[in-house]
Amino acid sequence: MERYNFKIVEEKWQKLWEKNKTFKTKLNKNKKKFYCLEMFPYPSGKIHMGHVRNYTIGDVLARYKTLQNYNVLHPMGWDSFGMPAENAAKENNLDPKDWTEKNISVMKEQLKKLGLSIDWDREISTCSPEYYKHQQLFFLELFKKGLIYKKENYVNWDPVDQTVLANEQVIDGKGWRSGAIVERKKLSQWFFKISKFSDELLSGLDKLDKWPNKVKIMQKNWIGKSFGCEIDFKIEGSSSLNSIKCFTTRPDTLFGFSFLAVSADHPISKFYEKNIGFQKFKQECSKTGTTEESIAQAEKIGFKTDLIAINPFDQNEKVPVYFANFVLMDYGFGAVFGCPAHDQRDFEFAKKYNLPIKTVVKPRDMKDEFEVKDEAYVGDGIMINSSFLNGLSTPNEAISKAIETIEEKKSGKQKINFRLKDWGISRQRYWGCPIPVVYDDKGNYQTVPEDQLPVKLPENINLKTTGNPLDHQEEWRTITIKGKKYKLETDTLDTFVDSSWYYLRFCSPTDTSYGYNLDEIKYWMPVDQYIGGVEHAILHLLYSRFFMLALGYKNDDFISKEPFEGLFTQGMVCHETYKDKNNNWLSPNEVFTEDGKNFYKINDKKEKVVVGSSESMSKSKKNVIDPEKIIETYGADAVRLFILSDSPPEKDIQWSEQGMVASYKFINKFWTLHNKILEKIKSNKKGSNINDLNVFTNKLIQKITFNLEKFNYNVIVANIYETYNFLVKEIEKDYESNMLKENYLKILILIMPVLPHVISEAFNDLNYKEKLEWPIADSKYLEEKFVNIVIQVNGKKKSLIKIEKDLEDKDVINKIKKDEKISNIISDKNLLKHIIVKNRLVNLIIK
RNA sequence: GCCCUCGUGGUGAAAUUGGUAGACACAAAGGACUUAAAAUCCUUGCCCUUUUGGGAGUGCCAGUUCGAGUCUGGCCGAGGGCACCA
Repeated sequence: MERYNFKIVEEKWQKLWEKNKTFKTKLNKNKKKFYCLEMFPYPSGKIHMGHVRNYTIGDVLARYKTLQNYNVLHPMGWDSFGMPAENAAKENNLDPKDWTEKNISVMKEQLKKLGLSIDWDREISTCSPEYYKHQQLFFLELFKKGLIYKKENYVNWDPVDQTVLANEQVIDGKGWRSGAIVERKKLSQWFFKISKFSDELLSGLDKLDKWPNKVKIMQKNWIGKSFGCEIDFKIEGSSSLNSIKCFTTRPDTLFGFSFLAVSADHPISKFYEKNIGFQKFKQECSKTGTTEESIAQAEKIGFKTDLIAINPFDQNEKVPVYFANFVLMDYGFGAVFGCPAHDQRDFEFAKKYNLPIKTVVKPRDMKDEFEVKDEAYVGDGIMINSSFLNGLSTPNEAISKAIETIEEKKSGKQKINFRLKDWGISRQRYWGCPIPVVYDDKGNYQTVPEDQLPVKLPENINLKTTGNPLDHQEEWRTITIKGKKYKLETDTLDTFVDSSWYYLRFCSPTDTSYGYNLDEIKYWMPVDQYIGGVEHAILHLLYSRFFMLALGYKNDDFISKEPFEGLFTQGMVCHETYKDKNNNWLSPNEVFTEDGKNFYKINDKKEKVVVGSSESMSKSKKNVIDPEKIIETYGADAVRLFILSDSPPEKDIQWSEQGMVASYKFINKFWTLHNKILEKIKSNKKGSNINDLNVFTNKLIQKITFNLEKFNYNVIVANIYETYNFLVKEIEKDYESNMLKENYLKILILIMPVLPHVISEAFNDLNYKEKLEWPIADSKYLEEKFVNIVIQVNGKKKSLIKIEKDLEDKDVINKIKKDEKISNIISDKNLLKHIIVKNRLVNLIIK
């Protein structure tokens, strides 16, 4: 073939791979396994560049591991429950199921056009009853284990999506999907007891040495472990209340105690419900928005009760009890003891209400008297004004002593507190997994019996109702268990539940008996390499880790493993943003370039484009490039090459049409070169045996293997270009055909993971039918007879010479002195000493 | 406010352990081929010098070292996470 036609070649190989089931995998205990998983997509309609990047990175790895003779599991599925389907269906009078299935079939075709090495026989879709049936079984299992409970509490209510959000789904006080300002609402909700595993989730992070540090730190902060103690403060002034419990990390500062503050939602608020002052205060509290800024700037306000709290260290010290707007009900016990001198927040509150500010910690290096004045002192130091704690150093010594004393006095005990709260899983939506729970006519609940699962979603229902559409499905809601009628729960599960265990399902996707097959997961799990966006650092990754712990809880058969041994978080795909003169966004295909300047056309007139910063592709800014069109124009291999080039995979990448064109041209140039090489190989020439190619090939094996292991995929692209640049010159030399062929075959295998279609075709041309195996560098070609020695004078590079390898030091020095440049420099100087780095460098110190 | 990451040409970036800074590519300028264009190929890239050559140089300032993009301390700047968490 003379010219390379990617359309014909790519389609040919994609069909062959499909027909031969090239990427089908089976459990094989004689082979080492490699589970390569990319985060599965939501079937929104079309794939976007982010998917292209994500799945190309994963595919390069999967193909590389396959060539290394691993048994590679590389599956794909669909995270297909969720809001967009429901909204789209509502708008267009469709069934969410039809909308979703149509999108899946479109996106599947698009993914196939990328030439991904996926075992499509393992395809799963979370919205199919065959999938969520098992999820309902898990619900029953976790319910039996006591890991699921129902409680009424304040929830994050998204007024646009009309549903509850988990804490993790509230970003900046706004819903993660709708962007609406989240409201507080009291509702009865189902919860997963994720907080039961706080400690395991935290300590498990230490073992994940193939995870980015960044993600581990984010999870660590999210779990938020604090060491401290709980203190029971005796209360005076109430007939029905003896004490209020607080959590503190600074019991050492108890002698600086000047008020006790509780949350407006604290149980004692029931005594004040009818108090007009309190009502006013509560109203004032609710005015504070939930956004970042409003919270940070919110004034500390309080409502003074008639209660008095007693300092456990000093019975005579009595302080007022306040309700305060800065105390959170769902952390600790919803109550704090205020020490204004050593906590900025307490300091501000004390200033406002004229409460005493008593200094009890003095900075270590301060010799004079010390008193807190303009701001709280929160650093280390020595205890003062604190009776038996005086002179102790804080935090360590003083805190230990304080806790010891509190325990002696039976006023409290040491305690560890976590920030992590239980995972609210109820959603008031139709398009999700039904919660397998029923209620009797008295409102008592029980789980649906196993043999009556799955609870299937009703189809073709009216979605244009207020609130949850399932609330209006009276017929569907009515279910008979053992002859008795019950009403089904209408909340559905948070879609993050669906994705918390899909990696297990891929191991035995068609097993009808259970969600996972023990034999299969024992072989395949954990996922060796998981690849996806960093935006899931907390939500999805923490939930998945929890799910493994929950399934393993009270179940010795289950594998107790972290789900994802390796994690890689890739960066986003960005593009310049364009605006017209009226400040409206322009899409890249409305923009054209003349003399390096950007224009757009309006009514056949040229207008200048306002070019903005490069930002991650999003529909709202119109800076999106449709992968399908790009693949059609340039071919999958060219797109793969470009999306991997330029930037390291973990960083954002700038999409550039010129870069894309360059990759396309490269494929064609490569093919021209390939034909030249092919001719030389076919000529069967007995040329001379030049070693350069052997050396190059074996060095390349080293480089590409190293870069693959380190995810330096952008460097691999550079290695591929280098290879081309080398071969294009080298091919003019007089090589023996066999030697050329031998090296060329190895080089092709090295490039295969990035450019699978062209390389498959190249192997076809060479009539090479044997199994492809990743080459191993031959050390005899890596050892060179000559080496380049850098010559430095006083640490600065002055010259470079080529000499025999492993020369004696004194011979090296003699050779160097003969170098013209060097002899000029050192002739009239004193050579004080020299540093020799064997086979690399000599540094001459002169004066 | 706390925590984390990152600052290298016009641009995206390379540089296994401290040892040739700028690989590879994009863009630009000049040139070759061509009647011309496209395509392709070559050269250049900061400062001084006609050339030879020399010098500065990895955000800034110090330090360690024969030698620092890489290590240490301080500062400046950008990005990300958390956010009244007691």
